Amino acid sequence: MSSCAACPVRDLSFCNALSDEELDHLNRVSSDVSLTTGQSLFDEGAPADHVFNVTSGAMKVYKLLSDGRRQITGFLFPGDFLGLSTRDAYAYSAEAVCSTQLCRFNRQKLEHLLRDFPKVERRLLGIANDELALAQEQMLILGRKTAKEKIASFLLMLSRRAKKSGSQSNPIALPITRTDMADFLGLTTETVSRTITQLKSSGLITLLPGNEVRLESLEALEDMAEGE
Amino acid sequence: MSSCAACPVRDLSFCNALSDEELDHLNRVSSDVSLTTGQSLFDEGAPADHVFNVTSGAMKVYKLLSDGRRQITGFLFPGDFLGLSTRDAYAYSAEAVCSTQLCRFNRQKLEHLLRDFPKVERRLLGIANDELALAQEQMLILGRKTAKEKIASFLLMLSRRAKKSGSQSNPIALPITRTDMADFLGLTTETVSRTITQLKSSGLITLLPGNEVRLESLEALEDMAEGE
DNA sequence: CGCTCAGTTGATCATTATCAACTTGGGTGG
DNA sequence: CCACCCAAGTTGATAATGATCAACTGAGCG
Repeated sequence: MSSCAACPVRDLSFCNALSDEELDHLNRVSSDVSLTTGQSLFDEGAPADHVFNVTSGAMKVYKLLSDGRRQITGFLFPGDFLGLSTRDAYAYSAEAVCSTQLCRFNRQKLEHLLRDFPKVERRLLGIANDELALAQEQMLILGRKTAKEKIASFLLMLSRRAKKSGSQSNPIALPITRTDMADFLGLTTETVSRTITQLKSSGLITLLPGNEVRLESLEALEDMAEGE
Repeated sequence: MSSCAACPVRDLSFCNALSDEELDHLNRVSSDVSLTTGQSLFDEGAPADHVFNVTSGAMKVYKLLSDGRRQITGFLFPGDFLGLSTRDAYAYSAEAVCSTQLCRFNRQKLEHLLRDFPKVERRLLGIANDELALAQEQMLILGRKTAKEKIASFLLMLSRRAKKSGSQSNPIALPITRTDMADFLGLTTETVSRTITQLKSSGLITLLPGNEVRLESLEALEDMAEGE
């Protein structure tokens, strides 16, 4: 039986708006979910019965066109909330990037609980606003940046994110395939691969064993990401 | 002196969560703003002292790269809220697309008021979620659709939006320049112009005097927008 | 009346996609 | 334990979509 009070991401997540006692109420409507790499959590259009919180691992959320073209709209890491922007049906599909644990809430029950805890609602509004800001940044990347700028922006984003959640932010973990990076950045796997090779040869990054990347010059990468 | 109770967009906006009496409190912290075409409301990075609600006209919000490349992240129409996704500083610039009226709220005061009106907070959360869903749709458009699909999606979006706010949804008003469309869709003005010409010659749309566009077949446009 | 800006159209270019072959590495079964 | 297998990644050659550069049109406005 899981305990919210002992949750490893409690400090990162929306639940940190609650006291220990209040957390008990939340605990009663939550359960755990475990996913293996590539396993689907839900599909776009399915009835949105639950919302989730990532506790370990990583998720990707994406939208598909009928011919198979895919746009990954976000990656979610420990502490991230999954299920905002959802009314009756999920607006996107969600899938595990690697072995991932989530905690699951019944949507109805959680919404009912929210009425007693306006603090949590305020926190969710803040989270939604942060996600909106991220989405706008991503639109700038997708609509106006070159392949090089996109990759640089992406690596920096991962680094900042890692720092925010207390992981090491310089040699960063890159559990994401070229295909997923491509579908996130509006490129093809080949272009991603070539661009990373370029960054490597120009000395801006180094690929380390175990899917890690060392950013050799944050400053140079930031300039590149902003097109300077 | 403006009156929230007589506001033309009251039904469309976040304020509709309030009773007449509660609306008085809101009234006291609001004032009116009038902008002419092209006039700037605020710039990215400026201290975010106010939030706004569009009452008539249309706004665009955008982000810039240092070399002048621009990504418009959204157009705002009567009833739309402006200032979500903002913490201390505005995350984007905002400018009037045509002659536009807004009502303005002091951020601090509004946030203070929110504590007394959790209904409004819930409403804002809903609005933020809707915006997130729109943003995700836009990412799909920017990252994975062709020029033709982008233009078709955009015209349909305008039509749906007009319907939602009670305007006529078929010959749609298009107060937006080719340049702005291009910066919204990640294209150039030339490509927008050529693509619209193509849609026109294939009989899917007709340009009418007064910047109106008639969508000749919603179904065909929808198929095109989804890449079918 | 002419000026300016938005829009259109044409010619050419370049970035990135596409198609294809090959390499690498991790996991599994013989 | 080794060898094989498959998926992910890399690299190369060519193609295509949309960008760029340029000239021209037309409408609104001083």
